[in-house]
Amino acid sequence: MKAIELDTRDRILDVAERLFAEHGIDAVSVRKITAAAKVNLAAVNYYFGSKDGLIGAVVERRVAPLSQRQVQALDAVRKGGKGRAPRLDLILEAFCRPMIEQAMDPKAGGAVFGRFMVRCLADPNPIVGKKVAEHFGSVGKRFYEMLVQAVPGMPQEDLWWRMHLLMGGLHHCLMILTVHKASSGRRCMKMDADKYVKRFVSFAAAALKVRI
Amino acid sequence: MKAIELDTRDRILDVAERLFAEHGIDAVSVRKITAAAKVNLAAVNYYFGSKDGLIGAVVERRVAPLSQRQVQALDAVRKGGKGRAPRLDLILEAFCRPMIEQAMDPKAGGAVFGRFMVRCLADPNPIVGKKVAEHFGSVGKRFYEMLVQAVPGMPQEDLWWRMHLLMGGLHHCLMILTVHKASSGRRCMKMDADKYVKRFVSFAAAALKVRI
DNA sequence: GTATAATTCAAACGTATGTTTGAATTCTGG
DNA sequence: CCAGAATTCAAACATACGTTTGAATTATAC
Repeated sequence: MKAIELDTRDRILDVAERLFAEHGIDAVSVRKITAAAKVNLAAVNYYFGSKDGLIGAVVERRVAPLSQRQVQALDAVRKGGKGRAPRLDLILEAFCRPMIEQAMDPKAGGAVFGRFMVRCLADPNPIVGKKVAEHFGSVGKRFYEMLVQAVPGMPQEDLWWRMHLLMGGLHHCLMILTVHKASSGRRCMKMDADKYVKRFVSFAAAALKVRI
Repeated sequence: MKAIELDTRDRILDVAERLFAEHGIDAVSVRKITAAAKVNLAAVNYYFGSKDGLIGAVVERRVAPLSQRQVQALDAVRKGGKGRAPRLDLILEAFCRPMIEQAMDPKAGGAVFGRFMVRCLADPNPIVGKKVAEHFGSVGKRFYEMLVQAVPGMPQEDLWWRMHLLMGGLHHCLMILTVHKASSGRRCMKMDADKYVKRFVSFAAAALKVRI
């Protein structure tokens, strides 16, 4: 069961993501990446122009599709409600499922993807921060607007903070879930994703409904 | 209103913490720190042995007292219960109040402290991670044990994940709360801390009580 | 006041970094 | 088969980094 031989560009992207996930983005040098990927040192500049270009490409490759799937899932819930206020649990599931499922599916990156994504959400690197804000901004906006509809009567400031409490909690748990597995290469079984989605949804729904 | 002239060692600690909070720990060089603190380049090695020694000292100075205050607050709640199961809201408050209060009190570091602490909790730097685990380990242990007593009947695995959802949420909100203010130098009023504590406690209590 | 210790300072050291270069090699279309 | 483009490669570039050094300066104790 040999891995398919990827071309230089893709091998750099994969190796860079794995090393970024393990050691943090700014702690990984171009030399370490090219050595681990078994390509020449100059290949990074040849294909991505610069180290920053590589970082941007690695982030974009994961953040863009994920945020897009979240937006689609949220929009599907809104459409399904047919004008009525959307169900809270469906909103929460649409928000969290794409990330949890991909982080637990080895074929889609699994723990390495999850750990890398968590790094991105907390990294001080300005390129990473810009890309994350750019793509997840629309997700957060939709998520918040739909929560306002689904939790009527709650002061919007309270709801805004609670949404961020949930986002931060989800990211933190994804970190715990992937921190060991990402480096050891141990496989996560996709069937577990449902369990974690349910856990998060019931937790979040209760926390959002209660009055202060 | 001139600032008190601190000696070299303390000025390095203060400036390093501020720059770490703003740009991330590994993104700040010894040269940037000494230039901003207006001390000689060699002062860092003279007082702290190495850059790693400085990082350790900066982290230790904040993490040790904070974790100690959390442990004391949690122990006080346990003692106050006189053997009975401690009240959930008091546990949650003991856990979150020390951090929120200090992050909103300009005299104790305020937003710079808060942002630095959040950086520490997510930083890939091994020295930081070791110090954080060392000091906050006992906090987490106590917090979890008391939650088990206060929320009977919940599967411990569920409770463990919910605790981490709360921890991550708190850290994320502290980041939002301090991200702008830390760099702009704007003051936070201490009187707001109570509001944020209440917000977190009611949110967390509801999220912990509900059955899956 | 003077000797001793503590601190500050400018300069340099060795190393690691991101990037560039130009030749060598491999791939591609006719 | 071959010209031209695409890619790979070893080597070097300039810069920034953490650290060390030894002299200069300041503070401390007797």
